[in-house]
Amino acid sequence: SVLYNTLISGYGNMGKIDEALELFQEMKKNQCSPNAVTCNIVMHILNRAGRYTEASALFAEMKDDYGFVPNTRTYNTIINGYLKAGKSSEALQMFEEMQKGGCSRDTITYNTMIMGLCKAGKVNDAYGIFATMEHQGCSPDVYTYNSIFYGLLKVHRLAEALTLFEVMKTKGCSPDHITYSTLINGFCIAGNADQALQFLGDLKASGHVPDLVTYSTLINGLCKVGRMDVAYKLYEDVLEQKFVPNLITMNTLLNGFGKDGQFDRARQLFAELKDMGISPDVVSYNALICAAGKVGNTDAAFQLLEEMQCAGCSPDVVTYSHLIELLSNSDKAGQAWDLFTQMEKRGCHPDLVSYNILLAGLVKASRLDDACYLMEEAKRKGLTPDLITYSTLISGFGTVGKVDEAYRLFLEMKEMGWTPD
RNA sequence: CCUUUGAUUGUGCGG
Repeated sequence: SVLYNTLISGYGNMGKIDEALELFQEMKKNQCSPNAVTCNIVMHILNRAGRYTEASALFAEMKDDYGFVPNTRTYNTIINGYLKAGKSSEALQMFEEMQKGGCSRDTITYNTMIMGLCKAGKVNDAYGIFATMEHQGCSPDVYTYNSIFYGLLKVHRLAEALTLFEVMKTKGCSPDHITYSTLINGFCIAGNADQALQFLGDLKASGHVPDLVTYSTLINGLCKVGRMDVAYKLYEDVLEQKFVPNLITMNTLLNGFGKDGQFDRARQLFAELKDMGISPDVVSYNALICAAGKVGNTDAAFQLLEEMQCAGCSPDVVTYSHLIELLSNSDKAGQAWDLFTQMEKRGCHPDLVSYNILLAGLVKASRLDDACYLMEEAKRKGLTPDLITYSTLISGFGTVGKVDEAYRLFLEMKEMGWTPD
């Protein structure tokens, strides 16, 4: 069993899900039966593949059919799956259930809950759990603090993060390079790049070594606030040191130049990354298409669409969104709609964001009735219009003086449970 | 033999 478990786990770590699951099936047929650890491993693999439903089915199976008693790790794994699937209430239910069933929680259980809630934007709930863990005999560790930082900074609660950072150090928990990356990213997304740069200094001063993720994070933050010169200097630092930039580093910088209106510079980086032996992915192409759009170069954008397909890289919903927006911005709403229809035919299903983009294009072209029709179509497809959908339409009707229509939509929006911002 | 944390691409209005 141990041998099988090791193999299954190994395949899982290599991303070879099917092989791992096949071994699991083989194991069931052989005289060597799966044990509780096997189930934990397989559940974990299913979670990593985003197959949460199958993971929870296995959880039920292991209890009901195999008669295994779930242990702390089992619960930690299943709780993580529920959280990743966006099912916080089910996760919380398991969190309660394990306690009642006599299975003790550990720091990882708390960390898993805290991180999951933070990712879902529920920092306050996460904080509540954080506040109780100590009394339950589980001391917060660096994972706990890093997760709370992530959650607080995601919603721009900078001051609280800084306070907690001091508390963490006072309590003798040393920040690690992930703590610093989290802080750097958080301050960057809140627009405070100087504080972020300060953290890079602190990190080095405290004897840690920034890694490629730290640098990429900071480069991204500097790009986002338009400080391309500093971002590029940092990239040069990366090169000067022993680091080899990866695809994410290059995409980050490429996107930064593109957003800054430097299409040629973006192209140059695209060439550089290929020279480095890195294969551009859909993110690289999308960023470059966006850059072409930014400077109004529609031809280049569509050439890139061709180019990526020739290179074996399939356009995705983001690719089409960029192109649709680009067409809308050049007063070609009709062509934008055609492309929208085509993307569907090419097997790329529009999501709410792509609907919102085309809708904005129609509104811009004063085609308000068509825009309303499009919203209805989105509903028919099972998509729920959001605050942006409604705001787009409302402002469109407002602009042309159709206040009554705007008001009708405003009421509908509230009926749908949206709170006007 | 198994579980938890950090970086890259798309959407509205106003400022």
